[in-house]
Amino acid sequence: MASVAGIVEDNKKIRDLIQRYLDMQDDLSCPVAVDSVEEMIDYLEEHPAPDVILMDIQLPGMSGIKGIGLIKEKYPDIEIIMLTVYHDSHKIFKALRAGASGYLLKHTSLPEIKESILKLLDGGAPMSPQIARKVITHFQDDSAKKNAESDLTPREHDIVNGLVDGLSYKMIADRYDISIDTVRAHIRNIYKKLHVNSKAEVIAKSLKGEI
Amino acid sequence: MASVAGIVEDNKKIRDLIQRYLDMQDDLSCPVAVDSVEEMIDYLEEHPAPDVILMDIQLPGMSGIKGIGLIKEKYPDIEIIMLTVYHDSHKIFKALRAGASGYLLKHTSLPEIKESILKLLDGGAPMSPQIARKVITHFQDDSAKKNAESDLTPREHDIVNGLVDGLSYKMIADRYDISIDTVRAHIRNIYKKLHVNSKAEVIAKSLKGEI
DNA sequence: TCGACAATCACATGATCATGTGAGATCACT
DNA sequence: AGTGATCTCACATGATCATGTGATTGTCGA
Repeated sequence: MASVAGIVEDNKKIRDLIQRYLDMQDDLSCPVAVDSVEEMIDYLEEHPAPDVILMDIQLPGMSGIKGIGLIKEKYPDIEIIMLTVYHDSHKIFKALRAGASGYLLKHTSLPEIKESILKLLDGGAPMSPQIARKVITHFQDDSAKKNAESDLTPREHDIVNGLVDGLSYKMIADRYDISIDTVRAHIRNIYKKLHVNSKAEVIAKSLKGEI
Repeated sequence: MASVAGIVEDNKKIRDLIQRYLDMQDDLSCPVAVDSVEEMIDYLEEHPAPDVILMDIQLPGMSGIKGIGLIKEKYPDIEIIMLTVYHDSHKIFKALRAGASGYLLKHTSLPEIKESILKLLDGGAPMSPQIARKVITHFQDDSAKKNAESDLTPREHDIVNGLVDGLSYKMIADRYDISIDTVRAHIRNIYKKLHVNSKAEVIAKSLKGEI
């Protein structure tokens, strides 16, 4: 069954180009291409919802980012791909947080746009490589702050993993085929190294990436 | 000028296949393909550094994630692409935080791997669509977690927060000025709702964003 | 007004944990 | 040969937790 796409883009040339291209595909149709979020919302109230909407950020009237929120709120099943010239981190993250499932730069070729739509509907998340790079860098900055190294031995790491999995001493002992007293001994040492004194704190530290 | 790639992968078949494919490209060479991080580090000490290294996570000896850290520390200019079967969020984010610049699943085709290397060296960041999806979802969860539905009542959330802070029942009772038996009662209900039966599991769920 | 649910508290018991003390085995490095 | 780190195991005790079985109060909506 052909999937249905919609477009919100204020540049008529680009809008028409994409719409015509998508609409001529066997596995896609594109019955709606408008130049503002407001028009798209009007359209959605009177027509069946498309599977995916390509959306610009810079638009007359409501911004595309605000539009994501509105549309996702009323029609959570519609997937939204941002298609824009902006590649600054601020706008990218705002769009993703608002609910966009993909983020393509405007120089993306028509066949790539088509591929992106299909990938998205197949459970993927299309991103231009430059965008992906920024997203990843963001991750790395996030955690490079707290680089608390902890010197746990391999065996101690095993034990920590057991704790994180919610296992009791006995279950950990069984998993690694050692005595429960050995588990106790390891945990004692782990507590000393991490300066904690409960399973809970170890699990918390581990899941916060501090181990 | 042809770019230089290296491979760390313990499955000889896969390793050889990728190496031969990359090495036969005009714009790439792949002079080194080893089956452990340790060997790659030895290699790096005696040869010019490659531009990019493809790395598995599950390896004999040191894990690929630890390997990322070591290699990026000594050779920060080497780009690293994870190439693995793991698609659970935990491993993905750990790898990205450790310094990986791309993350591909192992079913990626040889031409796609090549494309990914070239894109990476061109400033992009290759990710399998499924991976990109998880990364994006992570963003969305981050900001909209207040609304994340969990049948827990406000008071029960308080108790969970206490647990996450590593408090004992008594300390939680003091913090909220209620009886320890009330804390017990709440925790009983929380366990029922979350289908768990230990503090550890509640903390894990909470920190994983599942509450 | 009646039921559903949230929040509070109590008593009880067996399981699990935290901690102390001690010790043998292996391996690496000096 | 000796030192140190790691991993292993044992015994013991008081603290904390998990779970069962109650009960009272207040709020909210049917």
